Amino acid sequence: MELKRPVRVRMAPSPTGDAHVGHARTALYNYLLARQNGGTFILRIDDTDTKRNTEEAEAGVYRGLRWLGLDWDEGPDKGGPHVPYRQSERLDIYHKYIQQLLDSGAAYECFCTTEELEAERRAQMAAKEDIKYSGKCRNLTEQERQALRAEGRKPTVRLRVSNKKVGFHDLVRGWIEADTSLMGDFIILKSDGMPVYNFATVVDDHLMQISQVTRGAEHISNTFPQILIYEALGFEVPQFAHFSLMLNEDRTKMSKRMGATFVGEYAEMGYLPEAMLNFLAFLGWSPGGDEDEILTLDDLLDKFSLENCTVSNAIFDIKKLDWINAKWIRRLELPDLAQRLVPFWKKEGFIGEDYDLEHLIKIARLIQERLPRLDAVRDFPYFFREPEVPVEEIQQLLKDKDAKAGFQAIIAAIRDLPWQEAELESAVRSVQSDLGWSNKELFMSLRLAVCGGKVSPPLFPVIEVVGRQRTLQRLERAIAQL
RNA sequence: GGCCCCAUAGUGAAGUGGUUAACACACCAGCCUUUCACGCUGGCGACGCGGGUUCGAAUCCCGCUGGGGUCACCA
Repeated sequence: MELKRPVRVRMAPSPTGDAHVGHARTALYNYLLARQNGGTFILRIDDTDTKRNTEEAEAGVYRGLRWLGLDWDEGPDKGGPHVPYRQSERLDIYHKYIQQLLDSGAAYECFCTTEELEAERRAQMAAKEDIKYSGKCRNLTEQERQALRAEGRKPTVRLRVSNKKVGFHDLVRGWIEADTSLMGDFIILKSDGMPVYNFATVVDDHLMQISQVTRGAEHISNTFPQILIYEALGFEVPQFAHFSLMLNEDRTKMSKRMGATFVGEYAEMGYLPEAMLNFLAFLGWSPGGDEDEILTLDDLLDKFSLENCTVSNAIFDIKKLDWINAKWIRRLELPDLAQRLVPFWKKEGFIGEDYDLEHLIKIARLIQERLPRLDAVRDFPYFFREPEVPVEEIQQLLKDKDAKAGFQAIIAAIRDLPWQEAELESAVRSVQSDLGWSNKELFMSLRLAVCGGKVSPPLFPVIEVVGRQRTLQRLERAIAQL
């Protein structure tokens, strides 16, 4: 990519919800672009829709990006050379440029009411015409405007659009163009004095010296009116790049009802931020060839490029996320894993505020490669809780054997041993021949008694971690119930 | 419906006129093993359709079909 200007990229969410995974990916790509080029990553809050934005949602955006580890250089909370970074605080700036357009005649006031416009649209629809503003207020005289104003009408401001082709070279898609005759004179300032998204965005992107506007493909059609605004204002048009969209399994736009869409939800399910980033990076981009797919942020910094971005939409495949997440979990150092597991163990009620991290690390070692997600700790309750004795299963397994006597013998063999897996294993194996039990009978019945189920990590390491007292207790209890 | 974008296995994707069309996830089978998991080996499975261009098309062009986006005083 040839860059003529210093790289300044931005992510400009509207705070109408929590941080969406789509936001996260856009943020990631922008972040990579900035960091690769010694550029600047800006976070701007596009909150011109006063009816919908909330402070809580803005906090959600921060939380999500921080969790992912994508730090920005300029933003509402950080300041920067172009403060403020919240559009609702930049109104006077927009008004200045609106006035400039009004003065030059590039824009004009429109007094049509919502109802009138609605009626107009319906008529066009019925007549199967293109739906666009008729241009009714285009050539109002000063007197007419006064009269309309006297009626109490509050005007909007529209940009005068002449018929021509507008186009741009998209950094990931190549040349894209459209015909302005289809869009009509569009509103740039609402009657309540708020600028419309497309207008505020253009003014801010210009003032903040954004070099590449990189965003999701849903903005492609916004690019055309935006270019018209750039031109009307006499601003240099930045470069654009539009990423493919992330879709639900049914190929519709990613939505709440098809699964989690917010970054925070994935955090709660026990996905690692590293895995999320890794996964997101590959939705809409590929390094090419058959390279390793487990990449760190540094790897991504090294490999990412707009040229390798994909143009077709991609389905958010949670199975692949699970695989990447499991890989990442297996990569973690044990103390780190244990730390990250703590909130999940707490949530299950397995531990309280007081816990022995050393002991948790031992547990982490046993379950590490069995966790697709951190919240899977719930599948290993027997390190913390006394399991029910699965009487039936044990009896079935040992139907022609004397289970009680067997367990007695085992208890006797291990009771006073140094409590270590190797010792335990050899002791148990030494009673095996006396008992005449098969491997399966021996190990599985023990597992059933100690873990309460047929599935667990390797038996003796588990017994070691469960501890002498609790293990013996569980065996006694099994004997009592058999 | 208009405009715009897109189209390689179920999914993510490599591929830029000549390949047995990679690789990864998922799935299936086997191996390993005291269970599970990990790991390893193998397997299933794709160029949406129709026309061109060309000695030769997944690759270029056109049409169709399909999917998506967008058509607000939302962003």
